[in-house]
Amino acid sequence: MKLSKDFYLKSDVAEVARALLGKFLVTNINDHLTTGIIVETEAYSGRNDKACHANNGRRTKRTEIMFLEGGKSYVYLCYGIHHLFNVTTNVDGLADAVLIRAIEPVEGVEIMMDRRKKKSLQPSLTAGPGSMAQALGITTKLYGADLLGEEIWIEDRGVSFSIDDMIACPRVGVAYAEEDAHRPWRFAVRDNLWVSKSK
DNA sequence: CTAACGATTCGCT
DNA sequence: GCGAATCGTTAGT
Repeated sequence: MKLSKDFYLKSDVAEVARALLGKFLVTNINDHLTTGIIVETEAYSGRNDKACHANNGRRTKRTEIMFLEGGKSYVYLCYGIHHLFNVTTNVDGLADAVLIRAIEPVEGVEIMMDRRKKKSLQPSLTAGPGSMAQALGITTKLYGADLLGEEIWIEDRGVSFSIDDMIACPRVGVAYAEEDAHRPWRFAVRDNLWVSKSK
């Protein structure tokens, strides 16, 4: 069920981002198991993509993990408040990653609601990368975590969407990326309640 | 050492 | 719809 290493080593990060729709993201943190179906992703390429932190060999302490072999967790703090979770992809030396932006809650819903301080089940529980990470208990402690390990991983449970049930559009919040901002590298499940509202 | 800036969210108007 | 919150990373002095 757990996705194998091969899944993460593919060279086309946009294809991996699309393929992640319908997969199950699982965290098991301090014995709290939470799971959701991935319904929204964004691809970031380490070459010729100004939106990517690791663009064109920009190798720093923060981006280091992206340059290693795919299948690791890249978590970083955004706006000093939100922890954003990415899956690293591609082979050693090529720094690609997929931002997971939203999930549909499946297991551990009560735990997620506790973490998010929500009293009722609503899309704001897990729609949007910061909200989703908080619901799953993802913090920068998981920076570099192996996605074949025991704290965080991704499973195929047989759910898949047809190409017509998926949309591709420009990524959110990357206007600074100039000509790369228009790339249709945000993928989402069409008409899914748990996808974040962009703008 | 200093300063600017986010791959966002929430609350208030 | 608008702006504050909040801090690690980054690049430049």
